[in-house]
Amino acid sequence: MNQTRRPSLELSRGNKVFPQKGPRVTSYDVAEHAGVSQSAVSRCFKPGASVSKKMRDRVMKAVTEMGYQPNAMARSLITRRTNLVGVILSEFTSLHHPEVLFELNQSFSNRGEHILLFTVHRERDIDEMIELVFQYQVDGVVIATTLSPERVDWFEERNLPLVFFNSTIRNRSVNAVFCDQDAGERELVNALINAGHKSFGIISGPEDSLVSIQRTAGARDHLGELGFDNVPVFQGDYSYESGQRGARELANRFKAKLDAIICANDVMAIGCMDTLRKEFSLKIPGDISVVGFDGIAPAIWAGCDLTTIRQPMKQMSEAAVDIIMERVNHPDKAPETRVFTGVMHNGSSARLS
Amino acid sequence: MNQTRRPSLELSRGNKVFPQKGPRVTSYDVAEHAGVSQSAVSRCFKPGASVSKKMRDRVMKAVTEMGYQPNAMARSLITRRTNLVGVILSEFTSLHHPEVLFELNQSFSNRGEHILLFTVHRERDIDEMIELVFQYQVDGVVIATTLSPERVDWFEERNLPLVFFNSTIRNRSVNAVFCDQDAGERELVNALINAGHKSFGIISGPEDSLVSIQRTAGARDHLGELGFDNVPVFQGDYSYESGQRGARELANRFKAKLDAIICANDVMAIGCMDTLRKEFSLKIPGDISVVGFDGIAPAIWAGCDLTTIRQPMKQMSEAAVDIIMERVNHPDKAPETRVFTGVMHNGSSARLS
DNA sequence: TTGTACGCGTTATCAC
DNA sequence: GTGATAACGCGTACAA
Repeated sequence: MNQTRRPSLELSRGNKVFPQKGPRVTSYDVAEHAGVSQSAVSRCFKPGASVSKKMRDRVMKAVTEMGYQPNAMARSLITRRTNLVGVILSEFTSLHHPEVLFELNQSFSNRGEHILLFTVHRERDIDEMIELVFQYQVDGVVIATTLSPERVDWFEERNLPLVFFNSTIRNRSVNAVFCDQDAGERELVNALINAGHKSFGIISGPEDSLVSIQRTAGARDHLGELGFDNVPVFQGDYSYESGQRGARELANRFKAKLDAIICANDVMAIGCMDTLRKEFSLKIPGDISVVGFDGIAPAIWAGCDLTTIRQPMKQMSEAAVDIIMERVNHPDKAPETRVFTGVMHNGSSARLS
Repeated sequence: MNQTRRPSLELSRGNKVFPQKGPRVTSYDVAEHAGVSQSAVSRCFKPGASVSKKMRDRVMKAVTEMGYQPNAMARSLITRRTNLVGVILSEFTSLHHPEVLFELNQSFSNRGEHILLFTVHRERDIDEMIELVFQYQVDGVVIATTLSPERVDWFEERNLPLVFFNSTIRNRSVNAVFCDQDAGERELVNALINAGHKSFGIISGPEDSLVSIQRTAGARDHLGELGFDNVPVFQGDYSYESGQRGARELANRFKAKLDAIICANDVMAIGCMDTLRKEFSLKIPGDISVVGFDGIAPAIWAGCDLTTIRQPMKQMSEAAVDIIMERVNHPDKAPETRVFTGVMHNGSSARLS
């Protein structure tokens, strides 16, 4: 045996100062201990490599004895695969849609990928964050916020798979997975109108949320098509408190003349309901109906039992992961969009025929 | 100039097949483009390195022109710092305490660390997951589940900073951050008894949750000290549905004789309240009081307004991050435990004097 | 201040 | 099937 590099564990390390955590167990150490070459050790960790049973047993014995674990950094330096994916979420998604991250994690985990998590508070932080993600050589990125078209170019130049989650870029061919917000609102509006509701109010989400824009436009447009024009819109920000403010504003302005309030998400719908009940002593759905959108856990609970559209987050996550992994293995695949239809939860917050 | 290795960008790459995503821009490329040495480029990215303004300008110009980003993998291979921390959560924490991850992310982000996320569903998956985390050479690990003492040894042997979040290991000196569950339950019990409640029921969490054990024991013990023995306990699993089952079980067994139900978390408390109201037509807090523990967002909303103990998650997260980073910089620091006291939210789900 | 040379720990490519 | 050797992209003594 004639090892190159690293003549001996002690010698090569004895006179070197390591910044942290003492010496590591490397494949060289294992090789020495097992009396084989370093490449033999490496091969034992490569699935489908040609290595004899005798060799494998011998190596694996040394591996467990020394507690060796391959160094993912060194590996990915040469394989150009990190098995890391970046996930970028807004503060709101992170806090109010934990199931997104949970499901993404599950799906990625099943494919052997791990999540590097980033949460953006201020929209302008996103750029430096993306450069950070890139430094880690992630295999791909799932983003649940908006992104400048320039950044999308940037991803394309680097051939780095990118998929938008419940978001997209207008007039541009990108990978995207989302719930059909328009169809969902259409279904809600139809149900309300069929049940005889005649006057409506809308509580929208923040201006910079594409989802909110689509939901609000969907509700308003379809109401318009059916002859209900000039529907008042209160601009909220997705928060519980803004749902409360919206309820006060609409209830005060239109007194008892409002039949239904359509909210751009569940959290605001719950805030709206609570306030209509507490502060205006209105019966729901007797006096007024409230509908939301999302299908978050608390909205489905018996105490709320909100009428809403449940987004199929699990399927959506699986789809996002699928699109990413497809591009990781075939970098030149064309962009793809997968749209999912939400399922209406027929709660008790709306009087539906 | 006399560059070693990598004689020329095109030559060294032209006849090589790269598995993915085309050639990368490396510090060598930047060096060549700027007409300086590779180490000069490297130095420009090291804070506080001695480099002339002329050099820095020249390098940075080339950097932006070529869109160079340092490779974090290669860097950490040599610095032995990845700026990556592993965060291990249970499914329940992930889904019902999104603020934990959010706050951890914020705090780590401020310290220049990034989160590698792992969620454990089955308790037995945790071992292989930890080995995976280790392969990525994380600087430290925050874990919000239990862990075998052997694994804790394993962390110690490797001198890898580990901190338990709202969890710990019995009879062992480890880094831990948690909310004082016992004190919280004590406060709730005192408040209930002072308000004249005389008969109690408890809905506990899953058996393998240390937090649940502590909360349940805290409530029961303190009730016992005050002369209330043999308090019935229904074993739940933290879920909304188990809160409902607990409500049915306790209400059926003790009819109207129960004054208060103490739940090991908010989600079950909400399930319990909803069911007592809907299925047993009980007024809360008129007929019966319900208290929880956690202070999750939906519990505080007006519709629920649960009386509960709010855990100071932000401070707890900050503390966990602090403990980790302290150990990253000073590996031999002794284990430390930081305990936080929850704040009672005086909601309307309990009649308190 | 700048450049040279080496090593971090692994996989890939060859001979054997 | 196995071992030597060259990358991967970077940080850093050391010499200049």
